[in-house]
Amino acid sequence: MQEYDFKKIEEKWAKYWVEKKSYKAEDFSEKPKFYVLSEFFGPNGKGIHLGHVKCFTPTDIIARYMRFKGYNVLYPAGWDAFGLPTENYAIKTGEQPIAVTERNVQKFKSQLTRMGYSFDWDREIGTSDEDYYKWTQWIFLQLYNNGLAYKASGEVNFCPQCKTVLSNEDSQGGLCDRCHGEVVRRQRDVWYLKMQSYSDKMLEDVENIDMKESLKDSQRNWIGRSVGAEIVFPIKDSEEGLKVFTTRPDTIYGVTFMVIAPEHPLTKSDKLKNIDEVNAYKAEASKKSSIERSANKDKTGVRLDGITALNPITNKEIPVYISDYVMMDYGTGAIMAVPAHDDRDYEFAKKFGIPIVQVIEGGDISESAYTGDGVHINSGNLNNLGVKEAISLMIETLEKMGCGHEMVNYKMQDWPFNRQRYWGEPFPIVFCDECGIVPLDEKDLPLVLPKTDDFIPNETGASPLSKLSDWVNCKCPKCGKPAVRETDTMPNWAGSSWYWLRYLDPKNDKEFVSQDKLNYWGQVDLYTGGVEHVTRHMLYASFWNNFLYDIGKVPNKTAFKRRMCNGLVLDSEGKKMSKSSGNAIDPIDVVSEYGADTFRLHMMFIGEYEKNNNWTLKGITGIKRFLNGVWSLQDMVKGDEVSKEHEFILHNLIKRCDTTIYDANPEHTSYEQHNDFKFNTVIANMMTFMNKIREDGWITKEELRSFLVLLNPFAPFITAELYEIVFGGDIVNEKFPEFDESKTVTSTVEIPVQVKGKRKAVINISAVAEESEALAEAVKAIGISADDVKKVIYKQGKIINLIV
RNA sequence: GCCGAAGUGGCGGAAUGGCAGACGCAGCAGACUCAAAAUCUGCCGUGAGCAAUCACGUACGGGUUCAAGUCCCGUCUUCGGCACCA
Repeated sequence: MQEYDFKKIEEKWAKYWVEKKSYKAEDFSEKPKFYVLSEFFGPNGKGIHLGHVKCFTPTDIIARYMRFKGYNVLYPAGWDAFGLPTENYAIKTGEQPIAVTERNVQKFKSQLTRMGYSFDWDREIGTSDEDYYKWTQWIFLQLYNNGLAYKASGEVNFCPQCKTVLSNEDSQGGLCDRCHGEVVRRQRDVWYLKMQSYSDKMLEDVENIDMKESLKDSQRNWIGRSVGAEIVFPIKDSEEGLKVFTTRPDTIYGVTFMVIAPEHPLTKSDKLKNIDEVNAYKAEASKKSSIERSANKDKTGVRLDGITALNPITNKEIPVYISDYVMMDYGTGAIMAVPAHDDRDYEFAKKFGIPIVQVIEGGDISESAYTGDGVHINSGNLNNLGVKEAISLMIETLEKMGCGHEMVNYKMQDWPFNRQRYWGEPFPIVFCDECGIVPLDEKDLPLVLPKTDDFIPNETGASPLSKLSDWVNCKCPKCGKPAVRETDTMPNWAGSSWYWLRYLDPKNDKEFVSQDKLNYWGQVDLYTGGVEHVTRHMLYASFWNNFLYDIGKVPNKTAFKRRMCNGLVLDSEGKKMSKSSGNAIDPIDVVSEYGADTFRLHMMFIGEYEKNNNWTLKGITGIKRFLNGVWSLQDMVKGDEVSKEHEFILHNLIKRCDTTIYDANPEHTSYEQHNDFKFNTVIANMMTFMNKIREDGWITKEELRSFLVLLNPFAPFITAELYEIVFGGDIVNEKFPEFDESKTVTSTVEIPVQVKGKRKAVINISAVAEESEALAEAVKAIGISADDVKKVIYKQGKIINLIV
């Protein structure tokens, strides 16, 4: 036996698999298909990090396992290449983003290959490739032509550091997703995608994707559907009305004031008498960042002199205030305030000395608002009704009067889709003095991103492309007169909103993907990635897929069947790893020292897939010893004798693999039904198997064959090499062994004898012994008379419990 | 504040309501060695005991059950997400 030289072995096989295209997925096959995908990522200059290893190792294990199980497996990889990290790096160094990307991609590809990931590299895609973004632009055209993309002036999140507009998804918590700097609100020209109109379809996806309830919750929370009513409050001596959204139209009798957001158009009304005071407040509010605005919960505001609203039900006069606790981008930017039953309104009323009128019975409102349930009081025809009935009756009343109607509101906003950056997909849009906004013709795609040396973002917020007058000035595709191009580019998330589809048909230059291939591959069976993408990428993906479904371009409404989110790898103290804190570990160092097989097993062994875990090399010794043992199996092969004990552990190990690596049962469609992804326990069972074999000192050839196949998904290199040495040939042609249920049980078992739940003895007994037999053994073992036993609880093969 | 997840040895972590601590690391003792590494053998939750054994033990307080880490009620702690959403 040669020494276990992981370096030599891993180099040999990594090269072999790429050259042989061992993991090529067949388009169309007799075999059942299985599409497993881990999120692709931006190829930055740093190379892979531990998070990639934690994310890709499990899907690689599953891909290899499913191939052995007879599936036609699609396990592709690619690059989310348009993005700020690359562009920022390019700006810093002056190098072309495209060159930076190419170099980084090569680095990542070689590192992933070194880890032994079994990607089908023939399907590699990159979002910044012309033949890819051609189709991203094509989808944008479909959106535009279907009225789902529009240009408007709006107040949007803007990152002063990155000098670009951001979506709400990109600025969660008021911080830029990229640079983590504070985001400000700015009035700008914005290309919006009408994502809000897809809210309900996206909510259906939330229900249809098989994932953890907590993840579904955060998506539901982000979409933020709430049912209520829109009510128009007339303004005294005016034709105008003040529109509000409320979930509690039943409390309209308790309205004692109204509040509008600082950005609300009513603040520009010519009826307003204290313009200076109001403008001063507006100026103050606009200076605050969204973080400051929400952190400071102290209520401030100014009453609008000269503007009085009228309660449409009671006709009572109501004062109107401006305050920054009302947001312009939710609902109508105005509220009816019911201080008796809303905490924020209560606080505001107390501060400004506004009356508080209780309309729901049940709570004490002397100290705080009462937000609980109860019947209505002081509410005209709603009196004595419960909340639910009162809401329906009030909506009915308002509809009859013509001053309100039922309405659904969403927290999720339309998607601001343009960025003032160079490194992104150009919009296939032209502005013409005659024709207005004109989309390019599909045959003119791709609209290629022009080369330039000056890709630095502009202080004024104009895109770098605007400086390229040769490119900007063009002819209107409609009338042929001089026109200009849109110079903003699409956001980072554009290319990733449909990429899983392109893997099905990555080289197609006629269609974004052929219908045949879409029909064959269908949904992504398993999609894994970071939990942070659940309220970002997953929502965008859901939106685009639903849209493509609606226009008949994809066969499935929901793109992903199942989603799993991996936990983070933190440093040994539980802190996030980063280059700046100096606690980052380079996975390649670990591979060099221990080998990819050991590293993969170690990563899977130290923690659960979904949980965060603290990185440590403590314990990798155990994995090393295990693989050394596996290597020495080649010298322990002996005859064809069978042993019951070996059969028992082997068949139990196969069973364990089948039940805990991946649950492919199509009837299991909810998170609760799955019992898989427990890679650490599978490895523990393999160690137990090895311990037994080493104790006995021998293994049969067929047992070794089975064991190598079981271990191969976890440690592909060493098993491929051993297989070649012992059996000759390539292990990828093997089938996953099947277990025989009858061999997973033993004929006799040791079961505990308990007396009132306390263990008193252990008896050795037939696994299928009758109760009488077990009882006889049990009383003998603990030395009592069978007459003393009042009650017996006997679970065959498990336990016997006596009450004496 | 709201929502969610989790609390088990020195450590990472196992346990369809059925012998808590599988498997691994570390540690201790021993074998091999001039020595070290590697490897092998044994021990390894806490307390008492020479020992067999006994008692206690899964964040805390109750409860259900023949039997609870697991189910129910309450409390505490930690982590994550959202946050003036009308």
